[in-house]
Amino acid sequence: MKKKATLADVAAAAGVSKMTASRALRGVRDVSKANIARVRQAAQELGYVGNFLAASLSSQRSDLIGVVVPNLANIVFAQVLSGISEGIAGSGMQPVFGVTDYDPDKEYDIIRNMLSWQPAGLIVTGLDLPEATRRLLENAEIPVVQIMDIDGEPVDACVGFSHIRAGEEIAQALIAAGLRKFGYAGCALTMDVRAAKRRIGFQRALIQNGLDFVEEVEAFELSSIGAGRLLTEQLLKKAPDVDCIYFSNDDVAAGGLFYCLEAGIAVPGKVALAGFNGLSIASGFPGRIATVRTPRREIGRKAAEIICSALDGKPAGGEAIELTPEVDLGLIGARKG
Amino acid sequence: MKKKATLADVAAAAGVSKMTASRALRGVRDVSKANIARVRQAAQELGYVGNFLAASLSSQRSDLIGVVVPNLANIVFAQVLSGISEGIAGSGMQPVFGVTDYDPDKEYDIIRNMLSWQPAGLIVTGLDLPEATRRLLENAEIPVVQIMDIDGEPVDACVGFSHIRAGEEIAQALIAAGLRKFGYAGCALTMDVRAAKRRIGFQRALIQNGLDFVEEVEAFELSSIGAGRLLTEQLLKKAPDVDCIYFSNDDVAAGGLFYCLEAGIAVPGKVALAGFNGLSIASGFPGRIATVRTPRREIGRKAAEIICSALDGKPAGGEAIELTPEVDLGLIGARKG
DNA sequence: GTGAAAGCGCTAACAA
DNA sequence: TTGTTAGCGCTTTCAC
Repeated sequence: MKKKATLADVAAAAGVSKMTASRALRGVRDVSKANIARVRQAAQELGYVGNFLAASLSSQRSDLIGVVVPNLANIVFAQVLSGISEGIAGSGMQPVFGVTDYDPDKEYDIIRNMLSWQPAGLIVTGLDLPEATRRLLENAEIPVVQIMDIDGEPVDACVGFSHIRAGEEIAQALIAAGLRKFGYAGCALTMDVRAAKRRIGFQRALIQNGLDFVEEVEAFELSSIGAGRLLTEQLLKKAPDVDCIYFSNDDVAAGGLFYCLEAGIAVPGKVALAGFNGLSIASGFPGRIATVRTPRREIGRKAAEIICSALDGKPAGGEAIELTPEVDLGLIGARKG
Repeated sequence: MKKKATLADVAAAAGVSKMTASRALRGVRDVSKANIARVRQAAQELGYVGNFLAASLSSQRSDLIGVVVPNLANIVFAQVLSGISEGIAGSGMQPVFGVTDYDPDKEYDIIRNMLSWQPAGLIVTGLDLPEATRRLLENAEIPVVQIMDIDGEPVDACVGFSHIRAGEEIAQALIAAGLRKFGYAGCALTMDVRAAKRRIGFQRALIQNGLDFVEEVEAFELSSIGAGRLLTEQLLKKAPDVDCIYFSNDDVAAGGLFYCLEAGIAVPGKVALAGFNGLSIASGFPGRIATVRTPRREIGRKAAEIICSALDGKPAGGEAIELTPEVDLGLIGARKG
């Protein structure tokens, strides 16, 4: 096995033209059964693999779908990716991932890079893109789906939910449950625009009810359980009388729960904890953390479907799909009862 | 902005030939400052993005590195990916991920698909590949690094550690700490070959010490905290007198810990728990779970580096890099003390 | 049902 | 330093 076999080699071995070989391999109709068999056989024997570079260049389209996410350490995005896998299943598309680490410059580079592979479509996390990045997408002339958020103007289509409203809704539910002294603990709010939106929505609901955060603490690192532990310790030191802590997400909230459990602070008896995302980590302690459950898989699936159907000629344009997350107070409902 | 601008358009706009434009854009030396500026300017104005398909086809090489992992829900692989990102930083390579869901057929398809993009190299999880997949890699004529495992024969290079030994070592440490009645709780052992290897190593050490598992339980779903909870409950019902449970990994062990905490079972006082991977989720309860800490980031980084240096002419062939994981008994050491 | 010619957009190699 | 000539391996188009 010296030089890699090309289509020409396969064709020669099968005794047909390149075109017939190409058609046979791609399963295009109008090829005789006999030739299909012959070509398949030859390809098999030569260990022919094909060259998508050449195929895509020639046909002016690729089967790649570019997916840009901020972070993979957060399982949420891993789940979105799962959803995308589901959504493109059977379509013959192949996802290509890029991770931005919440860095706008990196994001720009990654998107640019992806575009140069001529993907069939792009799925990008978030609505708040820098001007240059946005222009890049606008000029790309391929379906672009922005996911996770709908509080803003999408370039093309978007699938997600309102983070502002998610914050408001859980705040209202917590207030209705009788909680009054709220603390906030968050990670990397300048980077994580959506977490910041939730905080704003939450605070807005507080203010509407004549309340506000009693105390806020923030870490500048990315979300983690460890950070949640520390933030909670800090917050409770500064404001021991809070009866509820709102965290930027469930990872951080889980850290808070772990801290409280070990410090012997009853949750939600003494202090209620609320996060965002309905993660499995929180499900390790069913009901202990109030959360907003988000349809991550479904977002991925829908986004993939939009792209696939846009490729089937349907004009994806402007579609904005709002999915509704679900507030789950867990044990807090029973707390005052 | 109608048709996407090509190199020819940029060249025309800058008043130079395609080649000069190409060189200027790629930063190849031997282009006059004036022309570089002119070309850059023209590219900018036209919103030129380039076409890697054409570039790679023409130059017969791409900057893609294919990465095949079984699963993204498990943070371990997300961390490996981080390491890979680190390892290729500055090399201009771009990773492309594929997720197999532990399905060998899917794995074959993904690898085949990746090869047809003519990647510069491939990073594949695991050593135990089906014959056909193995042949595919052998014939690919690009550097292939298999990661996470070294108990077996790599196609080309490999970076990882011995799972059998990891199982043995933690078993020995636990025995030395005075534990005697071992239970086993695992998920998806037929799919997760490496977890199965750890179990074998663990059991081997038990037998060498005249012991064996008192009881074993298995779930056929993928690892999760929820599964760990259930398995632990089952196991402790069947064999209430075990003094140590070995789990297939830290996710499952964390579920076990959560179960015990809520059931009021002292950990590690009444029952010791041991897992694998040193995950941050376990770090929510420092020391509660004995674990084997593995250098996941480093595996990713090393793998990426091997590929990069192989591309610089160094023959990667046959390299097998063994990294050593580290047994951490956590609080168990103090338990009997 | 099959094949020949003409590129896709770019770069390697050589010439000027 | 710059430009010209040939492809890279495949698919599209159109003729047979």
